[in-house]
Amino acid sequence: MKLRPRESYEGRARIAKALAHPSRLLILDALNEKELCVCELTELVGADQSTVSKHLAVLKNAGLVADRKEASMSYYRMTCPCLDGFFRCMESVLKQNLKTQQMVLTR
Amino acid sequence: MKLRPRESYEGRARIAKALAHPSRLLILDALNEKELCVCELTELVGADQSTVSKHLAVLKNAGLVADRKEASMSYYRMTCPCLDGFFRCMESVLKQNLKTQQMVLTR
DNA sequence: GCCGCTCATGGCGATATGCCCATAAAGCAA
DNA sequence: TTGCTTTATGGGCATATCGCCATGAGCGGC
Repeated sequence: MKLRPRESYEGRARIAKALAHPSRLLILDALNEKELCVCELTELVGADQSTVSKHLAVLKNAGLVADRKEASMSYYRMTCPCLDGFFRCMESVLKQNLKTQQMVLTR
Repeated sequence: MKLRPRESYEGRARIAKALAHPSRLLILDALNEKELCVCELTELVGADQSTVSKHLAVLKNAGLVADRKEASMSYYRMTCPCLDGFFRCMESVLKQNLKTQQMVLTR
């Protein structure tokens, strides 16, 4: 049982924390297709523009997205191609949880 | 750009939230090898027993671990085999972030 | 019964997060 | 310059999270 140094888990936790909000996951899903500006993302999320801007700052700090200024707009894009695996794992967990619940109900 | 219904992102966020703490990531890393009881995990984490018990409840609620009672002890084990991919992705993000920082520094 | 061990839960204070509002900065057009 | 648009940031409030303490429940040994 060889565990990593504590900093290793803190780094991972920072990334997981950035993923731990529905709006941020929606943003990542949208950016997975193509880069978008803040105003487009604001529309998609359906929250205040400042709220979305802060969510984007969180994702950027975690290194999950990067931005690019053009004229008066900021375009955001994904930086990690591996999040698909992330999401597939989450979906498999959710599906498994459903199965478990059904087993409990029909027992 | 086809987005999922909001509940889909909420489900994923619940899982990410469960992963968003260093102690819980350490616990999962330990359980990845073999099942362990609460007292062993308490030793590993180095926090109060009640704290660890609550962390385990969070992981269990997210469907990431399951427990089994034997005598007066509770043994916890992982339920999802896919977390390895999760962690590899996190590590690749962290490595990429380091590279980016170095580029900024040496520029 | 009476202890000791193991674990889960409620309470409480400190800290963090999320949201909106208001505002400020920067670009562009007239 | 004066506006209009697009973003980012600070303030303030509500809520959530985290850690420890204390407590209680369940199980076995004596």
